[in-house]
Amino acid sequence: MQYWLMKSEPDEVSIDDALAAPASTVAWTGVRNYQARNFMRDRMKVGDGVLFYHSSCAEPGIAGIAEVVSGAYPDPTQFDPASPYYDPKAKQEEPRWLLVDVRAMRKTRLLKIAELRAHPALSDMVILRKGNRLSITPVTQGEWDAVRELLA
DNA sequence: GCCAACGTTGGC
DNA sequence: GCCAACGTTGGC
Repeated sequence: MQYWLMKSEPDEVSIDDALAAPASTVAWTGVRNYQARNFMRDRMKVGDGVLFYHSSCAEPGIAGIAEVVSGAYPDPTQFDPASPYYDPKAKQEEPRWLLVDVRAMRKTRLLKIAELRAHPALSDMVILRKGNRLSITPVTQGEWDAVRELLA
């Protein structure tokens, strides 16, 4: 069992959107970074806990709790010329980009960055490190517990 | 809109 | 395989 923080732009898929989706489940399309892809491919397991994070918006922060509900499989948007995530170099026989299905479990109060920074147990969170841009990052058991406590 | 930080690209 | 140039991310 492992924990993750996954960034989503709420303009595209917010925690509300995910909760409103069939089975509260969304395919995590659009990851175009090899490190993030490799996390999904190599380390994510069904049942892993996910902090659903809103990024690139007016109020960035943790907005909900979710879980991984599938293994990694090819992201169909890489083959779709009409998609903003289209990758002309990706081949059907040899997909470059993968995704997992994520099930939203609940919306939480918004845990803003400033609040995360203020918490000693979260000072090493990858998301808070300077220059961090990774859209999927591992979360330690201690960080997960601290976040759950803040939300309790 | 700014800009620091980082990843990717491509010429050599 | 180096590395400068470029594009993107994402908080502010």
